[in-house]
Amino acid sequence: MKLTLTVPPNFHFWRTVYSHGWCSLPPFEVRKDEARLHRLFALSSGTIVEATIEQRSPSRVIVEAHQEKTLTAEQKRELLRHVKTCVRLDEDYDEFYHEAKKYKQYRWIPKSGAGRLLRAPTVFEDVVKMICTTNCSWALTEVMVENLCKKLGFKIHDAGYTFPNSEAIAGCTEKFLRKEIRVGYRAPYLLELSRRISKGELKIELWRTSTIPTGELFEEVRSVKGVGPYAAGNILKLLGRYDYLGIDSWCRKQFFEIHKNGRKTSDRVIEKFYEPFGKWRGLFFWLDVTKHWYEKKFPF
DNA sequence: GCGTCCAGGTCTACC
DNA sequence: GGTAGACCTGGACGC
Repeated sequence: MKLTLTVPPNFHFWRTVYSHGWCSLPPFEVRKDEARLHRLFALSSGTIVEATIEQRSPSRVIVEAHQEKTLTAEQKRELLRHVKTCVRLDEDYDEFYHEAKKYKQYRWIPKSGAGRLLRAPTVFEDVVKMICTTNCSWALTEVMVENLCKKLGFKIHDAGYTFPNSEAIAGCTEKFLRKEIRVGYRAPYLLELSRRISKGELKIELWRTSTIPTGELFEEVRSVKGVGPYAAGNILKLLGRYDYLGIDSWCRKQFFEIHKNGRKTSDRVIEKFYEPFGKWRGLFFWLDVTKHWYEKKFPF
């Protein structure tokens, strides 16, 4: 069953998919030979849909649901809502592109359709994954996320696994998370987060539509144990707020190479550098340090 | 093959 | 408010 999404002229599917490492973490899977993005989506009715996504023309994205049963009209709408959320078609980037055009060094951004950062259908998945990126190599992040999906998600024949919901993680022991999922000392953080959500104490899915000032939202995100300045800054970017840089060691190194001839500086210097870009500074920072990715269709 | 060291963010205790 | 040490894992390195 094929569904169509109409996309604006400034949208570029592969620039969005390869905007950061999320596309290589399950349930996302890039099928390079088919030029499609694949993942399972869990709908509110309990139905799990295997879908592939591709851009067929500048104005159309095709979402193909591989289902034996026909989806109801509401299920189709929900699937499309999830896809739009993931590829950021529910956000307006005109203001950002207008801003980028003002700077000679950033005119490549609107031209290439960069700027939309791929995200998960749920805030929960984004936050758990972000905690799994802290204080470890990317290879270890991949191990943790793969274990979460394979050992706690739902399996659909050969299509793969879903990302576990908060109840699935909340029901684990700390020992299981440490030893089987291999999240190490992050285990109590993931447990606390999942249990607070399951009990209804923490409503993180509302963060995407929250209208509170970004500073307050940042503090709320920081209140999750295991989420420090780096993780909170990057979670905010996935919530559509770009006021924080979310600096990590890799970005720091890239910045030094691009702007300081490899010479090290403090984070304060990096923050000062991006201050003139106001509420978009986090996005300009990220696009600056990943600019070289946009030279290839599949940069990694 | 084994042991040691280091990198990678965040938390807690302490000053 | 700033800082040191602990947390845990994988990889690099020396023996």
